[in-house]
Amino acid sequence: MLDIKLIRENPALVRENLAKRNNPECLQMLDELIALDKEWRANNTKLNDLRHDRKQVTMEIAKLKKACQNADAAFAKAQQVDQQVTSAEKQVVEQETKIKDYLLRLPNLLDATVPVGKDSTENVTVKTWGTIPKFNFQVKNHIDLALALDQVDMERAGKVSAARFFYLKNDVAMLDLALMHFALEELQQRGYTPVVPPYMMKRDAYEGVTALGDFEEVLYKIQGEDLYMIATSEHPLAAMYWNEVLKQDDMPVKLAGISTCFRKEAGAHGKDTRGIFRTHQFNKIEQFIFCNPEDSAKLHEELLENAEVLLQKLGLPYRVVNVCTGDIGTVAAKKYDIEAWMPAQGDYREVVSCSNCTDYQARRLGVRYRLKEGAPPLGPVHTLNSTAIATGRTIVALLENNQNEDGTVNIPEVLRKYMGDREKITKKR
RNA sequence: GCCGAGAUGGCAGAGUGGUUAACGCGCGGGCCUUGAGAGCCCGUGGACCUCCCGGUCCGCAUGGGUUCGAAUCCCAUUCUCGGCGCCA
Repeated sequence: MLDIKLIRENPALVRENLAKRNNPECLQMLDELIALDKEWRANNTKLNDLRHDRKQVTMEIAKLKKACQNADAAFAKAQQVDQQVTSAEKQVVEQETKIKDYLLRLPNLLDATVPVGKDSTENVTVKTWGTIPKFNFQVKNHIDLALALDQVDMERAGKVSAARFFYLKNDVAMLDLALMHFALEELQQRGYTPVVPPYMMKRDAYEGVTALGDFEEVLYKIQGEDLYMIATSEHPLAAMYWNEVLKQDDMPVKLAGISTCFRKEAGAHGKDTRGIFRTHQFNKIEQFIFCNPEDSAKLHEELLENAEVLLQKLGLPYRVVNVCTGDIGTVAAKKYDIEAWMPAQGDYREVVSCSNCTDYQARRLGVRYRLKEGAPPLGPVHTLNSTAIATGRTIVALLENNQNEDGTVNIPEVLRKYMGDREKITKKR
């Protein structure tokens, strides 16, 4: 969330930034928030005065009782003041709830380098890597390849679970874990701490890390419990230091999250329905960083570079796009997507999302930093997150880019050591 | 799952119904010193009001309740630590 003090002191700056999103609702929320905050401050001051009155009366009663004098008049007055306090409290609490709601809904301020645009078609390509493979035969899509090689069973997954679930089998099941292992080893070498986080989180913690709409659109809720299945390990990693104060010397905290991800895909009817490109469940290694505010821009580039290196070692052609103001979402101040080349679709598709959330997540979560032990907190830290490798989509790209005319698929060099040193995915005899 | 104990500031730890969260450690500032340290003094949770001086309120795991008044009494929940049971 944004700093309410910034909104009070410099509403023009906030308004100007929010205007770039081309979303009139935002500006209206801002106006309502500013008016409500002003009202709340006045009411809060009044409430404090009333509470002060009550305290005076209470103390008088104590004095009278000590002196063994009659306190009936004071009791009556106390009761009356108490009523006023109660009704004032109710109003203040209502306003506070509304203010919090506005603050949770208002999106982050955008970085100056985010391109202005209306939707994903206006994202700006900042880099292209690799050469698009040429095939002198009819290319197959990933799902036809996988089915023919007996690597995946979608029908039974539909029977047992639902659409958008899958069974991975044989080499592709191994490939899934190989990718995880590969990404993890690379990140560990670069100083990231591997973490297996909880796969479920309570609502309060979840409100700190994500947009409110996600509760309906993406998150699975556990029936009868205050628990949500994680949509990415970014979420439990971000919430790890919830309401804690980090030492400046301990930052940046660099984590490599290891988890399965669960997503409802509620708004995606009809999109990518075949295959394993868009599913309710997939595995992912995630990069996450807590850092000093002045370091986040530099570390954002580091996260991008890490993700790029992984794709380069896998030999997958890709491009990097700077996600524009109309497509960037609530939490990030700046976001790169990496899109890998998908031969069957003849297009680049998203496989990595790399965000600088600045202080927006950290303020919601109360993750602050101090110079050293015992010193007062200086303010919220900055948080960043990026996919390292999401296995589902990476498998799609690998199958399609590395396919042979006979329907077999070459295994990238860097993954072979995790797959019995084999070079090809073939049908098991 | 059952029984018991517990949760207080950055940390440690008092406080068991009557305005002020003790003492310490850490941290910040000042005095002293060539410098550092020691020593001494002041400060050190959050919100709001204020022209500054300053003022008011909130805060003892969370949410309710009792009371004129709750860190303190009652109820529920969460988590931690013991003990028992169950379990991959």
